[in-house]
Amino acid sequence: MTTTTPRHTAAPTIPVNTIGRLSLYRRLLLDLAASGLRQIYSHQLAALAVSTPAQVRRDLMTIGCSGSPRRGYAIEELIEAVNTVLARSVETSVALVGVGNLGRAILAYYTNRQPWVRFVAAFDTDEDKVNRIINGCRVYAMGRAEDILAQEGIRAAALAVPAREAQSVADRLVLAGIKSFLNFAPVRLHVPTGIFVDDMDMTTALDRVAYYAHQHGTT
Amino acid sequence: MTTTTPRHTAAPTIPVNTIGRLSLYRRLLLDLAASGLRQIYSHQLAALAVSTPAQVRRDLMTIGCSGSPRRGYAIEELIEAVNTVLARSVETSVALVGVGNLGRAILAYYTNRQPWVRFVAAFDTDEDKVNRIINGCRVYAMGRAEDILAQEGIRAAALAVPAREAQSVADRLVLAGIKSFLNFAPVRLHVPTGIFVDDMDMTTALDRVAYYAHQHGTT
DNA sequence: AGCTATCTGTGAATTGATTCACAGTGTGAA
DNA sequence: TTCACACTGTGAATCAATTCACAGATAGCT
Repeated sequence: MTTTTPRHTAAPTIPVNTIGRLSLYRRLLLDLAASGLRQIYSHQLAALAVSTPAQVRRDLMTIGCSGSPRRGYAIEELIEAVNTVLARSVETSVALVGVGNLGRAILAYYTNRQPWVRFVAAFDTDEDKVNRIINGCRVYAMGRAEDILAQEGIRAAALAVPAREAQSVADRLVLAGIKSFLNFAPVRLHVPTGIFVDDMDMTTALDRVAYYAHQHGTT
Repeated sequence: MTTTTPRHTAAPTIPVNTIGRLSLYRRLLLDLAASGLRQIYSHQLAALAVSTPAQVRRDLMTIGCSGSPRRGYAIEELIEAVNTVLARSVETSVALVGVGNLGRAILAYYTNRQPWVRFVAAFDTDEDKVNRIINGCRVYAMGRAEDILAQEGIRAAALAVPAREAQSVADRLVLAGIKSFLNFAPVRLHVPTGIFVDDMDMTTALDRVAYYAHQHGTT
């Protein structure tokens, strides 16, 4: 869990869980399309997504897709629809804050994965890291955050700073116009209504996994 | 969210979300105890956890804690109670599978964080990585997985292999006795009932964050 | 010793997400 | 051209999680 687990916001229309599943569907559909398939049934997509046919149909309904009986859904059409909703067909710029081990791993991970989302700037207080370019992303001094975020029109940020700094950094980023956080710090953030936070709390996740490792599988 | 979002299992008693919050409470409580505080009210803990007093009280009730009116809860007692539930006061051994960039970052991240959970073995198919020791964790050839998991009594694993290998690796680990997965691969795993999977799907998480970055804060 | 304000513990209500179940429909077969 | 089947689309039911709301308790004050 990432799931953690995310916090919702004044979610305009589509709930977080649905958005998450749409992201997964898109990945699966791109694979299927690449392997030449054109049509798919809800039960097939459900099997791939480890979900249920009803869930898949409802999700697709939510984004205004429709299939046809006996034929299922047109894969290209679905991808198109998900693209419209998810990345709004625009490339999203994201900033990384905190260029420690974890921050660098995050940059490395996302490089060449989702072309529609790009890390265009990183920030750190450590002067030694400033001006370096990591996976094509330039590191700036934290002092320049407001400038650069505004200049680049960045509205999303990944937070990879130490836990005790997370809240104050988040406050500052909110003032600088960030609307959406990917929070890797193992604390919950206080943010104003309308700001989205997705917690990737690896600490909590490991505790959960450890807990269930001890449960002797009932059922 | 990471949550992703986790999948439940034949959860014996306590739901995943509750376990996640207990982990968070424990961290907060340890901090508070370190700063000399002895008692706390549900509304204070709720503020720290960005939750509600009712939620906190219900969670604490779930693990059999009780406070007293006007005094609140005894912090030491709460920590004790959470420890009993969460790590069962035993150290949990965890394996890492996949020693790429992400795998190494995971090891680095968890080193010296949760003493009650320890990465005792890592596995990779790349012969060059075998026998190295990374953050105190030895890397073994994938071929030795069954042996070592059994020998060390490991029941939990973090999966950091490429997406297309994840399912087959998971199948194999289930046969080798793994009961609980921390899955970093951006796919959902098919596992038998009674096996727990916590998805840390960074791909999905970034898509979610990008989505909400575009939503003009309603409310 | 009694009183009061403020907290806990929890049954019940609510909210939100998922699943059911089935009417409607387009497709491919004959 | 017609038929029957296997699908979709969706209102309603269910299920799980969270929140409300209040009765009961107790610490501290007088």
